[in-house]
Amino acid sequence: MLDNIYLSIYHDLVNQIEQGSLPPDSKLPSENELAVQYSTSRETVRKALHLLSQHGYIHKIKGKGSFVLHVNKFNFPVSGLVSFKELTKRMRKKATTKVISLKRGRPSPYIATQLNISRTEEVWEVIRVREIDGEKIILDKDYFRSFIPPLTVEICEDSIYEYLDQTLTVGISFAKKFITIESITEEDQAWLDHKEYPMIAVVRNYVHLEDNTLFQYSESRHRPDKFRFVDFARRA
Amino acid sequence: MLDNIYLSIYHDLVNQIEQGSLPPDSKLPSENELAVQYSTSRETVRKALHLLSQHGYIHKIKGKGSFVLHVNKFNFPVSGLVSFKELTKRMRKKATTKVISLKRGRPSPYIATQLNISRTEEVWEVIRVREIDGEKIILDKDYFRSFIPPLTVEICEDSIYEYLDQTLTVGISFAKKFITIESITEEDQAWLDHKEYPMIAVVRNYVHLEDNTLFQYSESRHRPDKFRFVDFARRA
DNA sequence: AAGTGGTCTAGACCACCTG
DNA sequence: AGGTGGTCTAGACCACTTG
Repeated sequence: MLDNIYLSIYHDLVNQIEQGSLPPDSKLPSENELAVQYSTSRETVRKALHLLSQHGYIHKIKGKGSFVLHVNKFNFPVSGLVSFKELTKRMRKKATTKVISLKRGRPSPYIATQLNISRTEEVWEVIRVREIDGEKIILDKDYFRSFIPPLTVEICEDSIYEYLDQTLTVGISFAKKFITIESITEEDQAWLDHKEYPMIAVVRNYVHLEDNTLFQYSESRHRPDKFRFVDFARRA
Repeated sequence: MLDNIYLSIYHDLVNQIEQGSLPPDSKLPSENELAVQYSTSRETVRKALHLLSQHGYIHKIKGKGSFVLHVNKFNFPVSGLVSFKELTKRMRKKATTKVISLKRGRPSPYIATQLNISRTEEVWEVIRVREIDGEKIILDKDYFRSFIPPLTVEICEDSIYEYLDQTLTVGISFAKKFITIESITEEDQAWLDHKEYPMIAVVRNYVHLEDNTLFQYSESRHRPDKFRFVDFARRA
């Protein structure tokens, strides 16, 4: 919506690919043609195509053209900051989120360390259980620094990210995720339908704002049989 | 080494960051200054900085400048096509690779499906065990389409990717990784020091060449306590 | 030879941050 | 006001593919 030409071209082409008017293996118009179509310069078109390429939508071949990839066979997001809500929407599953606890207060030493703040600075703590097809699959523990706008149970049941995107003045910039596999804890056992699996997949996520401050730490604890992580990586 | 200006600027800055002459939180010269330093245009400098940003080395703030991130705290690659050899070199561990079997022949139905080829087309099969600090931790099963240059045990003990990078005329373009957690198989038990862990982390990797053909399928099976996957993701 | 994407230039205007 | 990064333009030359 911004007056950003290359982003609007990008979104337009993404739509065409997802709607099917640009099917897999089909060839996009050449960069020069697109520049004329969108009344812009070729470099600007190239910026849009670069984004499509980075996100796994197209593939460019020198001398030949740009071609649509058939990636979304698994209907899954390319690795990135994708919220649970977006994710389940794509997978067309019945998914619900139950808020176990929501409070603001002093962090534990562990959380203070993870967020790299002093123990006297208050944090928001949100603990949620994600249910998919009637089974409690994911235990989400989120910790936010207290300068974010106040959270409510309704927001946490919906999408915290949507809320923050709309209310935060400074945007989200980048995140680091660490995936490990650990022994199940009593807390996991208490909240999840763990089916005797002794281990759990843990995704630790450190989210930074545009000014580089770390503002969120989260642990997403997944029952191993339902865990799935996808990574799309381009070379160089 | 190519006559590629922005790549050489990128590599130069990566070196400065990794050597420490550009420490974390320090500010890079402005884009205009870099353009003068490298005797090139600002857009070319920006291309290099964009790469640094994508790979988690720097962080740009409008109106202020570009700053070095302190990411490599965990000394781990940003998600991508990183080989075992590069990986262990960074972690400074004693790591060895043992080739269990190396052969060329008809694929199993499963492998033919994964590689999306007919069962009559031969494939290379490489099965390897990765040992770290004396423990057999990872079972790697690699399948290559037969048009690649011939493999030897020596190559497989070193780095298949380095070999392919040097010998393949058409380069590697992109890869999709799928991470799941599964029950341990008899094959895993036979080759790994599995320590009674009943589950195993499986990374399935589909690697494509620049002409978009899928040329490799691999399964990397990790003992859960040693498994670690890192993902760096930028927003938008 | 013509078309394609890959790289590069030398400008330009803007929004943002700092003095 | 001056510096910064973000976007955009209208050219240019190159390497690659195809007819």
